Amino acid sequence: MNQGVFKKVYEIVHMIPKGKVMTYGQVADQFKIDARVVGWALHANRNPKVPCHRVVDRNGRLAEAYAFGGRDEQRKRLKGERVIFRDKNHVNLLKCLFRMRLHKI
DNA sequence: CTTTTGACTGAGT
DNA sequence: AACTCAGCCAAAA
Repeated sequence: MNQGVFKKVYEIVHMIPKGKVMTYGQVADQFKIDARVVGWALHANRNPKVPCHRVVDRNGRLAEAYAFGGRDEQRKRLKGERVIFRDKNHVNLLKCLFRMRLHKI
């Protein structure tokens, strides 16, 4: 029944729509786990079909240690999805934050 | 087998 | 306002 937490994180991240982002805390809250675990999961993730570039910190800041070419690659992908940027490294959470309805679908 | 180490966040000092 | 601390999973060495 209970799979690894990392796997669940990947599933949540995978359902973030194009042009939207979620924070680590939000994803973590879906499972009542720590935000750090989300970060660990994404760091460990090497699966290209998981849109990990759509996960940012609570300030909208991009990950410094983004695993696929750094935050520059992350920013590039987000811009390609029409995500609004506040600064070079911060997305506009008010416009692009994805609010998930419930724990599971 | 044990230890280390990472993409975070909110509360307390 | 800046800093510390606690929370807690999985893979690699």
